[in-house]
Amino acid sequence: MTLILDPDDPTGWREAPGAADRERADEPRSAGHAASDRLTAGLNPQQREAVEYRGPALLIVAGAGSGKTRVLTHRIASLIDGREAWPSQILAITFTNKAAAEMRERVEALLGEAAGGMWISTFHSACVRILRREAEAIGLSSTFTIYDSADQRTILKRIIKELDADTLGFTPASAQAKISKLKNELSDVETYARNVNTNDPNDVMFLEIFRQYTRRLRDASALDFDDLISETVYLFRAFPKVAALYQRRFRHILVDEYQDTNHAQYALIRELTRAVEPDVVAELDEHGVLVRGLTDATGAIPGASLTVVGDSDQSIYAFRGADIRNIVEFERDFPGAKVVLLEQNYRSTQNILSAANAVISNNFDRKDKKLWTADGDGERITGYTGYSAHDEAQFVADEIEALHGAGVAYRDIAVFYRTNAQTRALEEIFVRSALPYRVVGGTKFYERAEIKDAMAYLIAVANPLDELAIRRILNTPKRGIGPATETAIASFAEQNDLSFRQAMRAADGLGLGPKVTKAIIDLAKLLDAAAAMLVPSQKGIDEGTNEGASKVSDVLAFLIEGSKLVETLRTSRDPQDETRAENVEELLAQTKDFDRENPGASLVDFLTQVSLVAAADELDDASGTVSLMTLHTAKGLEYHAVFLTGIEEGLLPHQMSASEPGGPAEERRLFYVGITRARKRLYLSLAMSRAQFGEVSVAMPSRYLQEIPDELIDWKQSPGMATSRGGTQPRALNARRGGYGGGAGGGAWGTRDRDLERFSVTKSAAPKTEWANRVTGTVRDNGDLTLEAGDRIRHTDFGEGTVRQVTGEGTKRIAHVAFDSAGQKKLLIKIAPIEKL
DNA sequence: GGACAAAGCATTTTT
DNA sequence: TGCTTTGTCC
Repeated sequence: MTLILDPDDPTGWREAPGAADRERADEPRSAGHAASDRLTAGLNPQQREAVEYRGPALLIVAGAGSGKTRVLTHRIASLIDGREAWPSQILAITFTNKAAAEMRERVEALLGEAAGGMWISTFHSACVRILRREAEAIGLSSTFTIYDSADQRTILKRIIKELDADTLGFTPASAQAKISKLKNELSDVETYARNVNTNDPNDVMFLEIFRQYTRRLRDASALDFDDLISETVYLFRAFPKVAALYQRRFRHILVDEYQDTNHAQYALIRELTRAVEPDVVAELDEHGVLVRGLTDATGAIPGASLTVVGDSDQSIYAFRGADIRNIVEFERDFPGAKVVLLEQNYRSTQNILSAANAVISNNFDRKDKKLWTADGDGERITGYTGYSAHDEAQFVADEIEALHGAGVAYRDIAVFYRTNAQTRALEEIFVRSALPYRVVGGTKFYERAEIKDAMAYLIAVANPLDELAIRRILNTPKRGIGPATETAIASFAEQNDLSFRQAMRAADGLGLGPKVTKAIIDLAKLLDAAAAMLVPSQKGIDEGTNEGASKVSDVLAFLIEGSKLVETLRTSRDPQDETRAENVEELLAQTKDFDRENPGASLVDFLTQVSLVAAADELDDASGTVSLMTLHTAKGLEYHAVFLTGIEEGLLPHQMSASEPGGPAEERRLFYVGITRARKRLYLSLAMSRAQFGEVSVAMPSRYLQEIPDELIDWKQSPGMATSRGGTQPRALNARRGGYGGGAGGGAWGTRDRDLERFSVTKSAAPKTEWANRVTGTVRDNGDLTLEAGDRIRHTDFGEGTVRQVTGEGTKRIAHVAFDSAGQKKLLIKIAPIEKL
């Protein structure tokens, strides 16, 4: 075993003195005390206790908005400031990379100095860092590839096809879910094989799928997301000396969002907080690892102190294996643990908190906990029931414009929804209303086919064993290497015990046509040439740095040029290929940014970063746009104004959750998380009908809505009586579009007869063209329709109006229109459903 | 081996 | 409804 110095923290391994630092202890203690007062000033008694408590284990039960990030950052700062720990002895686990970056900034701001050497990262990033360093020990290349869900799917699809497993009902998705579940429980193939029921053909088949899947990842030197955690646990268990390096180094471990940890993550924390036995300490000492000052009377290094922060009411990842018991049973797992409860909320108004409390109190089997604030009731929650998803979206857009008009910045506004599919209606209306918005997560840039192609080139260069990547680019762009040729190379590789890549280099011996053979060898040469660019100079190798290696952007540029990837897209007849070419160029620009921001970083670093970005990492605080995201992505964030959309049965709670044990309770927590993101304004909206699979179906208000006391919600248009009569009667509508009827008058669930007439039972069953604000699926194009102030226009939804002003350029020209009955609107001239009169 | 058309299927949430 | 997969023809 080799002991490696931490490159970004040379003092970390050898000189970290821990609590018994002699030199520093000479400094006057009073300075430390003054500093610690500074770090606890302005905290409430519970927060202060959470910052100051010292002991082996601390559980901070932190309700939403109770200042837990503040407590965590102050706690870290106080450990460092009080000379109790070096920055390098801190390991803090956050849920997203963005949260990690923020936490680092805040700690450094508190300390007034850079605190390099702290590990603040996500579980996955921390594990990758450990695994790349220790890859050899578990027979893995340090340039291993990280496979995402799509990669897993591709592989499983191939396996299932080869095994004809679909006849037994296996799908890539089902196998993927099962494998993920097993890995999260730290059950590998061999463990599974021991417990398999050999009489059940389903079990036997699944075992074979699992086996092959594992073997292919191994052969490709690749790990999936779940492996990153479980392999680190296996590494620590199999190599106590390797584990000891990290157990010795990290003296203070802090885990945020502990309620969403799964069993594997829990096991990892257990391994990291284990004490180092005296005999292992002695061995470390022999290898020159500094242990002086860290050992106790028995010669062991005691386990690191553990701080976890969580709120079981915000556990929303059970589907991903998160085990709520990790937090519920913390006191049992870590005897003598101290528990601090943070209930005072500093984020939201009392009305919002009362709604949240009312909803979550319907979950039984939870410790009673009530959020409260000293900041007053604030405004009531606004409710709205749209006729359709588009109508609902229009309400959201109108309210956002009103908020913006009242001085709320777009970036302080967020719209949440349960499923990604709900963005469609919202986007259509937002585009039309010329509202600046951004969808966070969803279909990501890196999931686009052309980007995956370009990335596959880079991966194939970084990890020559990665067959998946090579196969992806084998015929992209088209170079005449079809499935038959691909199979020929694969079987040639198998027969001669070569890797796919080696087989490509030896394509001469395949007996293929001269054209195809040349294409294969040229591609192999291109990849080899790019790989040669990655080798550092002798100086770099000697110093263990990346010096002399080409920059990521240069390697990508070389590959794009050599493969004619962009060139092919540019000369293609398909008009969409132009956009694809631009996307690849955008990727190139991103690698340039990466090179600039991370001098000396390698290609593998870039690939790692791309693999591990979370949806919330894309958020740009300075962006000046409204943020759209799923409720899951919203965790940990907060906004001045929050719109919760689609609060309907079947959507929230989602249909799929009904059959899962604990499903409805988890959905309620999801709603709770959404509510508690709002600081000042909360909007709840739903639609009475929603299109899915192209069919329009009737939607019912969510059961959770009725859990919020009436007096907290001000319905601008309420859901009516539909829920009271067994759902046989379509919902009545009690207000007109545009002019809000103040539906709350007779109680939130009341109806008004006058308006019932307009949308009677028979009317609502009429073709959907009758519905207000219907939006056609196709994007309109008004070409170069020119409008100027004073023009009269007609809009399919808003009727007639007068153009007041035209702003913007080209395709982004916006008409500000005063409609005769619908009020003032902003419209994107190019695509709005309007005609000039 | 590639281009195009028809058919079938899909949507829960994510590192 | 809209995308992906499969089938057919050149």
